[in-house]
Amino acid sequence: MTESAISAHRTPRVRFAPSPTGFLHVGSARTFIFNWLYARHNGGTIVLRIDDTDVERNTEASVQSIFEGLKWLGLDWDEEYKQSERLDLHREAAEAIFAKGLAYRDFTPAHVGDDNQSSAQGAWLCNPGMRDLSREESDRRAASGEPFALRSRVPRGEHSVLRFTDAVYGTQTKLTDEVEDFALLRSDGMPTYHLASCVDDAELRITHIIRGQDHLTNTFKHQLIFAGLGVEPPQFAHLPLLVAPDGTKLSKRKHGPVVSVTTYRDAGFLPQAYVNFLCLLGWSPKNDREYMPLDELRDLFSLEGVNRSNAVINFTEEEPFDAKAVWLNAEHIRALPVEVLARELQPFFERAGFKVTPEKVLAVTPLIRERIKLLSEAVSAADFFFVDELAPYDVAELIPPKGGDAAMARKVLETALEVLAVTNFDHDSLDQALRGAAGQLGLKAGPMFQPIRVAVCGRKNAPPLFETLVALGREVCLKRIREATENLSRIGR
RNA sequence: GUCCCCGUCGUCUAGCCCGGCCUAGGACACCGCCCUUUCACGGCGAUAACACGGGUUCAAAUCCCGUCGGGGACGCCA
Repeated sequence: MTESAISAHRTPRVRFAPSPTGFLHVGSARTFIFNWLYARHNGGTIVLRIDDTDVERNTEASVQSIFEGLKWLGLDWDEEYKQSERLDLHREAAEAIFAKGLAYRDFTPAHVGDDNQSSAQGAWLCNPGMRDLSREESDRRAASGEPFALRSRVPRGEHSVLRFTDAVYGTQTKLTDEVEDFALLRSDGMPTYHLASCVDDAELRITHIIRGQDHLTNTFKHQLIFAGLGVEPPQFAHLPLLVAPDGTKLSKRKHGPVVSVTTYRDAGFLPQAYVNFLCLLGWSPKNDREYMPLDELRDLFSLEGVNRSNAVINFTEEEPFDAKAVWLNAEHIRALPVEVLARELQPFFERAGFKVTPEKVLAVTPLIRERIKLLSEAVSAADFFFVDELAPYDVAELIPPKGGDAAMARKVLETALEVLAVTNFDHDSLDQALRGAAGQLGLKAGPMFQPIRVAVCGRKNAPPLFETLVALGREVCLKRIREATENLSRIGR
């Protein structure tokens, strides 16, 4: 029976284990999403574990910002742990491994600074002498209080092979001779990532570890730890990395705020669109589906659909968001019921300083929902609905296209003033009345509508005219058209 | 340096495991046309890729070898 056949019989328990050293990273978000999808698809459990054993770098602010990102994504989890609260477990495990002779004390002073052990002449394997220290001497030095790190005693010269089958990358093998004696415990007694992670995975009965491919080679060490613990290792599934357009791993330092989840939130992405986008990076349902709501993603997800090559997330200085993410966001925006979209838009208008009531937003939403790709764009797409005074605009735009002149613009606006004063403010009445007026002036729809549109919106590109007039109301429309005629005469001749 | 992984349109990908249906499919972006009162939506169309070189085979994007290119790991960080 293969490993995957065995694990298929277990209800999956997966975990997402971010370390709180900054905001929630795009790559982490995708790892979380894939874990969530896998768990929910298979009726399993998802564990959130904060891997905070690095006291130097972990901050409470970072924990908060990770939760903030997770909350926005809107995906839930079932259990929650903090690694720092499980230190006893880790130390006991280290003890047990040491007792079995699978680890040894290394009294070499801790490395400081950046002198890299593994540069020019191949990989560093161990600190000479320490591995072979007699038990007596080791005990004596430890008893005298000399600090030491606990290192794994990786088999040497036996030609033993480490092997595991990754659900994505297939069978992986490596000679133990090529694995260094990695640390289990630091000289301050704290567990390292490798130890803490494996001990917790074992203790929490994690069945599937779905994580970034940057851990693929670390997995051999983890095999060793699980063996030392005397437990069957979980199934591993490594995900291809998300990389920047330059091909390198996304980093906060190098690539800036585009690697933070909250940047997308603030720019007006819908979480479901963002999740959809991230899923398409390194995974495919293989049926040409692109736009997918969460339910569909969950139903379709499988590890077999995960591919092995890194995925570029496209962004530039000018266009900070991947065009496909933006397109998907527009798709999700259009898929939203108007009331729901209106509620999403409300805070963006408020933040822009507009006086908005839910009713007004609800009236405006259908007019802009096909015109925005990001929620934040609603502000510039619909500003004229909310401001008291239109911002100054180019008066020349009032002049009808295709050979119109100022006199024609004036005529159109004066006619509009008369018509709008007496016409019912509903779509059909307005349509009929304004088209009729155009006919009498001998004008086509275009030349008739543009001056009016510019007068009430302050720009040429705007939502359909009649709906816009209705949303604006008679009073505002008349006022703005009157102002437009005045502007026209001021520069008219 | 050592080890590991990857390499299909500009980008995300399907096809690769189980060679022929691939004159390589879809999507985004870009360009053009149509719809239309503007913008947008929508519809239609165009451009665009199997990294390279050797094999194996009647037949290779698909199998094998090599080269090149890219990425990752190698820490008492995670």
